[in-house]
Amino acid sequence: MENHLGNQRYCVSLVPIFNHLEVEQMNEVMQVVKSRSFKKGEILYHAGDEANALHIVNRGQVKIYRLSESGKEQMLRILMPGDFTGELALFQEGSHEAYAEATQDTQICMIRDEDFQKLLVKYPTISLKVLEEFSSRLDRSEQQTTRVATEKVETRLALFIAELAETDQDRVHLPMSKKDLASYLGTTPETLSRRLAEFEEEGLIKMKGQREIVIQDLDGLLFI
Amino acid sequence: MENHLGNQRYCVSLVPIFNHLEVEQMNEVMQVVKSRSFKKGEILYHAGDEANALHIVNRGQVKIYRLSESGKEQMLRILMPGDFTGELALFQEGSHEAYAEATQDTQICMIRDEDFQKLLVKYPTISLKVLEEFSSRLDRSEQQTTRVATEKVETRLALFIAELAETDQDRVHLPMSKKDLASYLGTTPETLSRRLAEFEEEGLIKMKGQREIVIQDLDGLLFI
DNA sequence: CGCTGTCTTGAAGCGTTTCAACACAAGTGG
DNA sequence: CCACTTGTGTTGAAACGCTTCAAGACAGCG
Repeated sequence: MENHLGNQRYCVSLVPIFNHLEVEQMNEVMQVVKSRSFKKGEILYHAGDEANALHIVNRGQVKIYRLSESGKEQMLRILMPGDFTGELALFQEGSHEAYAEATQDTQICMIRDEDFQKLLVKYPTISLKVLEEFSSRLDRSEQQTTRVATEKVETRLALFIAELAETDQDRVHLPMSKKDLASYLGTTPETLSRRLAEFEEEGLIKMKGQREIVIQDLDGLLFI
Repeated sequence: MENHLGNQRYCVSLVPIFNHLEVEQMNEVMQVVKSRSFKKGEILYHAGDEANALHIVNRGQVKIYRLSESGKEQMLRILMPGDFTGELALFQEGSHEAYAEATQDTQICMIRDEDFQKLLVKYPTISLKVLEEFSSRLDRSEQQTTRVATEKVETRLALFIAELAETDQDRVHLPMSKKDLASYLGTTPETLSRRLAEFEEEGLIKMKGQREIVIQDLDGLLFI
């Protein structure tokens, strides 16, 4: 039990929206946090579910996706430890528009809607942090719309790899399956496979297994 | 001058994020609001400009767009009176990612960054309203990404018209030029023109001038 | 009225999707 | 640990939808 609570504290203090709080305030947050585990493949929430909690990833990985009007799956983002979700629907009355699914065995810290709203009003600085997070997420979303609408797959893929390289150095790790990456980039697995093969033929990258890419010519990728 | 201040009050009280405030608090907001006018075609801010103010549209219309990596223009949204912008960059340190341009003669109410942040901390309920607004904007942006990535132009256009019809009844008014609409939908003016002509041949709609559409078969549009 | 930008229409070319077949990897149960 | 099953990834060929370029029609604005 000691260990369990230790995990929760670790979880909450990981999250950018809380990590500026004093120890005392943090303890207050801790009291409304509940822990929950999901196995790989389990769904945290469906589109249409009533939104009633903020979900913070402690261990594992979660993917957020939508279904389009015609029923196709659209990957939106991957949550790593410290990332959170569920907020979207908290502030509009209503239900989730997206699906959240654990892609590995995952541990989540949850804060109920009412508790979170109380925290926001009591500590306005939390709101500012959430606003920051929303801003950058909106920014990335609009950038993604722009890319899918105006660039071809080759370019979208090159930019995606180059951005991974900014944090991962020149051996980058794909955070998702190629199937999901195809969906994220707004294309099909077949086209993704062909474009990656092209990059390899041109000597721009080299695949090591299914999820590792060695970048051999970053400038070449960006000049596409 | 009396008239000028009257306009400003009207402007601020229009905005959903402020309209729950008491008269007294509203007066406090009024003191930090500055008015500014833009002629049709003038730019409110460029991508790369430092973000230093919240812009609220009082009269007129503003379009928000991005440039993609390859230099193409991507329409993101249209601001009508009561809508606001400029917030994105306020919460991240840094600069605007998008362009804001007046598409008609427009009057804007501005609140400087520092003043707005003070208001947010003093009246936490304003934050909740801004979070609501961000939530729904993020929701729409992710929906747009999904549509551009998974639906064909025909479907995206049909959905766009159908959604206009929800507010406008069965004679809808396009809020922007067809050139901009093409960009918004992630296609070219040529393709947009062809798809609209198709809808007209099939008896689904009827164009009246360049910006008015009479919807003749809404169900037909949605079953595409 | 004439200019400028927007809109339309046609024809050709291109990138992407689709379908199908096969290779491969991961996970399960004997 | 191997065989089996299931899902993921690859490769080819054909079809499709969209973009591009070009030319002309139309609308808006000084």
